[in-house]
Amino acid sequence: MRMTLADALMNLNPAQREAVTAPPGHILVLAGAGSGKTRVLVHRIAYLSEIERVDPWRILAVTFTNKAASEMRSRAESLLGGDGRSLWAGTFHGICHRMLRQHASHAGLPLNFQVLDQDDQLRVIKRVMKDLGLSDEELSARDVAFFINASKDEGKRPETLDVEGQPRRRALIDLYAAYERQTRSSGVIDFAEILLRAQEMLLTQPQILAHYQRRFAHLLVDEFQDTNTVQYAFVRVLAGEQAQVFAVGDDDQSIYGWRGAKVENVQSFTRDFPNVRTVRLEQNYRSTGNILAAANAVIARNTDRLGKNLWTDDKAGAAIEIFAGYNEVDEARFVVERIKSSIEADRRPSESAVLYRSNALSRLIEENLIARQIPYRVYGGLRFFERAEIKDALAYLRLLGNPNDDAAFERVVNTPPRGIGERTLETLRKHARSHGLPLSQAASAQSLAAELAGRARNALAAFLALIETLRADSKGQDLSAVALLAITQSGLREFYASSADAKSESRMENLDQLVSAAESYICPEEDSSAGMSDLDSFLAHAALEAGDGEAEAWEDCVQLMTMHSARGLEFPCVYIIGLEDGLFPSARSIDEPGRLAEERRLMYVGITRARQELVLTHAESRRIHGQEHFSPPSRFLSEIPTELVREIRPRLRVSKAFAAPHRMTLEEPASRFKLGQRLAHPSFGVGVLVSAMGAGERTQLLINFEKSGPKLLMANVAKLEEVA
DNA sequence: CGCCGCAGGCTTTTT
DNA sequence: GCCTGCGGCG
Repeated sequence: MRMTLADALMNLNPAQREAVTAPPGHILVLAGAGSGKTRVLVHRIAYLSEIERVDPWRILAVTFTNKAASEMRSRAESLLGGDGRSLWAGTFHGICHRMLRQHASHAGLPLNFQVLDQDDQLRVIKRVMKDLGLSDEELSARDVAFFINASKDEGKRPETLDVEGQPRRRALIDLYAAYERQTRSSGVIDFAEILLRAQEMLLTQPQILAHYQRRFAHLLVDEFQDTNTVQYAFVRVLAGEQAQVFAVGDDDQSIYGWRGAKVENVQSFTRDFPNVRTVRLEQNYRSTGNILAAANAVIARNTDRLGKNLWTDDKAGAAIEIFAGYNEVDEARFVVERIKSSIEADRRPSESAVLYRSNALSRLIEENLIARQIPYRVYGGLRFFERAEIKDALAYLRLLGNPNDDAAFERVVNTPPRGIGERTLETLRKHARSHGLPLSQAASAQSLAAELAGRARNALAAFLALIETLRADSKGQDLSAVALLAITQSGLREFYASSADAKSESRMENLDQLVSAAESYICPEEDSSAGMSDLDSFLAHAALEAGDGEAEAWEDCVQLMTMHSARGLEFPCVYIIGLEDGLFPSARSIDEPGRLAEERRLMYVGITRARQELVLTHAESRRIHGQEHFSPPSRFLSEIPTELVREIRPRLRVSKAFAAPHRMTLEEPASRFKLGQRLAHPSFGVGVLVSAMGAGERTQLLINFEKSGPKLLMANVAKLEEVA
């Protein structure tokens, strides 16, 4: 039975209802964690459609991830029925990409332009740096990529950037310009370019802007705190004077500042748009009282918040557990043991999530889960369309659609190996550059032949012939047949089939999966109407939606992920590991108040993922990159009021937090010293006694020296003195 | 040209 | 500790 909208509205709380049924005008919804944000967005769409009688076709709903977009779409469809289908819901990139396809020539793009992903972009940048002789140690390709992307996110072109008298900056701007020339001539655009180009198109093509402004009466933007400068400008220009903007976000969950997101946009919104009505969603439906109180206490340390106080009707619930491990092994063992007993006590594996600051921390947890045969899933890592073999196959397909795509050409010209080496390629590149030609055109030029040795010439000709044959054979074939041709005729499949490498089997499987993916791919109506072939559409899909991570989502398994990727999710039991200063907050953020505040918001995100149980762990010593580190517990731990906390293994009170020991024979402290005590050594200086091993004469002391780091010393040999 | 071995590097991530 | 990328050698 389909619920009527009236019923649905009755089920909302007053704040939610206020947002959903707000009269015409701009709305800012400040939605706290677990306050029913998506629900409000979806109901707003239904309300506009059914009560305000707005045709769903005139509503644009924008999100950041494909997952969020498809969830919004399907929930809207279930509320609206068939009408929901005409709603335009997508990511910023998806929407801008669609506009560019629709008006490619007005955007200065070839009809068959392709999208470069991060990996492709980095390759192009390396190429450009080499060409300019700028592949210095001073400037890494990653730095350059960061600079270019950050500039584009800010809406800046090379000519609008100021050198500011800095040589390094001069070099970066020059590289940006050279990179632009290269991508333009190849007919490819990177992710940041999709947004910037669309934005520029709206600004320079009044008739196109007018077209979209006439169409869209309502813009709904999710995760508004994540918008960067260009995205904000895009919303502004598209809204114009006529459309109403419904912006939903949470400044306390802004965790993407490092990639250009501007929390300030949330404040700017109330300034730049007239008469914005602000609604706060402060009732949390997710977490117990204790968990929420902890989250509130932590985030309260941040200044410059828009201010919100989350509350809940729920009971206080269990205390928050804090576990102090001796080292990371100890920590992992504890976490997995606790998960195991919760499973034995009837929790399903999928009800537990282990969250961490950086991916490297998942390994030990994984090992322990495997050892105890508990199923798990790690989010993140390489996604389907990002795998090397898949990208190789896609590069062949890209060359079919656009022979000028140099990035694709470079990728597969010698993959699998066919005797076209660096020397040959260098000659080819030089030729291409001096004649202003794309690589594939230069490769077929008569004038090049003279410069190449016979063998190289033949190999190159064979490659060109291969692409030509492929193109001819795929005429009139359907997508999956073309994909199959590409991986067989190119020799890619054979290459992996005959490879002894352990990974080659899974590579073959992936290639086969690519064919199945092509088989089941349905070209969206709007793509074909924009004049895209099935192949172009498929390639765009591969670039814009790189596919899911490893395991199947439906499997009942423990969830492992970073706190960044956990935002928006919730779990009955949450474990946050690696809570040490230097790890979380990260050492790179600790000294900068702005960045520290973002780390704290990340902690807030982590805490608020938990519904019933929250377990926080840290280790006194941890191997990071093969090096032993002794870090104090995260400052965020001490920001949680002690009355909410139960320490699982109470730590000794010691002068310096990071000296806290345990697990050794505490009754009989090592010789004359006490753990946690400050000691002086003639050559190493002052340090803290962290741990002791062995007994009697062979007692060894682990002392963490302030200047020279941890050292293991014999207790009865080392000349140690107590320090007051 | 291609393979192998070693050195260096390394938050977070979507599109 | 693990992966990538580069350089040297066969």
